[in-house]
Amino acid sequence: MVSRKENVEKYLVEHGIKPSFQRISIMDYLRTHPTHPSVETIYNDLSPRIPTLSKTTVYNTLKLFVEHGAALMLTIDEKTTHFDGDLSSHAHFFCLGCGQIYDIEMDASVRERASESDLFTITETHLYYKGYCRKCCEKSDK
Amino acid sequence: MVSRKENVEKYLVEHGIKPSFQRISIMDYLRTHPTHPSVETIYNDLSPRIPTLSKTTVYNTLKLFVEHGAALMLTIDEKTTHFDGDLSSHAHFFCLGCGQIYDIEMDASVRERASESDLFTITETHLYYKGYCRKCCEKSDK
DNA sequence: CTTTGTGCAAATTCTTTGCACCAAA
DNA sequence: TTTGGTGCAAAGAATTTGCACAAAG
Repeated sequence: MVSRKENVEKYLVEHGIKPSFQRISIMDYLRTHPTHPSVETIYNDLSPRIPTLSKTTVYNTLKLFVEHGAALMLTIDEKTTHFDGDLSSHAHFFCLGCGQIYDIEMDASVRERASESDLFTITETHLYYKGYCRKCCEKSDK
Repeated sequence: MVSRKENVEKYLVEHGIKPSFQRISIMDYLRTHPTHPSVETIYNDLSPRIPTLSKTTVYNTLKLFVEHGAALMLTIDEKTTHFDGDLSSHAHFFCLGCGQIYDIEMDASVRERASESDLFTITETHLYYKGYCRKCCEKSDK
């Protein structure tokens, strides 16, 4: 029987990240809390269990995760940066009222059904692509 | 013959915004610079022509535009907030190399062609919806 | 040892706020 | 007048940096 933390450790190593205690804790938190937490939330929730934890480490660690493709940074909310440990293809819905971020299937029909059934009232759609433009690809082989 | 500024003025009024000199200037800037400028850029570019302009006014004005649906706030770049005066349905591409934001047609085939022709190397896709969730819709009729 | 990670405090940056002055109706 | 817009300076919040100490190999 392999523990959850051991799986997280393996996951980090697979992404080229040395699995320190803090890193495992933060990734474990991300994976067990698919709520798109912010740095603040992660820090506040882990702090009691890891009293020495600093916010700097949370910042450092999340940045590392994103750089290694082990987590996603969501900029859907202009006020707060959120993080997602779920790398599977899915869209996000940001409630302008309560600030909650919900997962939505990428599949169009599911999305429409969610909208039609009044689960969400969608007022804005943002489709963002990120990557490298031709100029930048030519400069260095990214 | 109607001047460009007069058209901008009409546009603001249509969106329920009182057309002050600063507001007209900033909206005119947005419409003549489809480059998704930041507060900083707008301020720096307009400052020489409007020496009394303050950054606070740029912030206030853009916030007003977004609230009245006269402009879009882009959070594609986690470092800087960008603004778009083009309200037509289109996707955005953010170059992780140079930070440039490009417009992309929403139409899937065009997008794929752009990608295939090596105009862009897309590494991330973010589909963001914003609006109100059921709970928030029930609270107040937004 | 030597390298890497952690965490405190300070610095920096971005954005908002409070308030006084100015302009338009 | 009265209301709303502007802009300065200060405050506030989010994030980064510099550096010293701790941990791991």
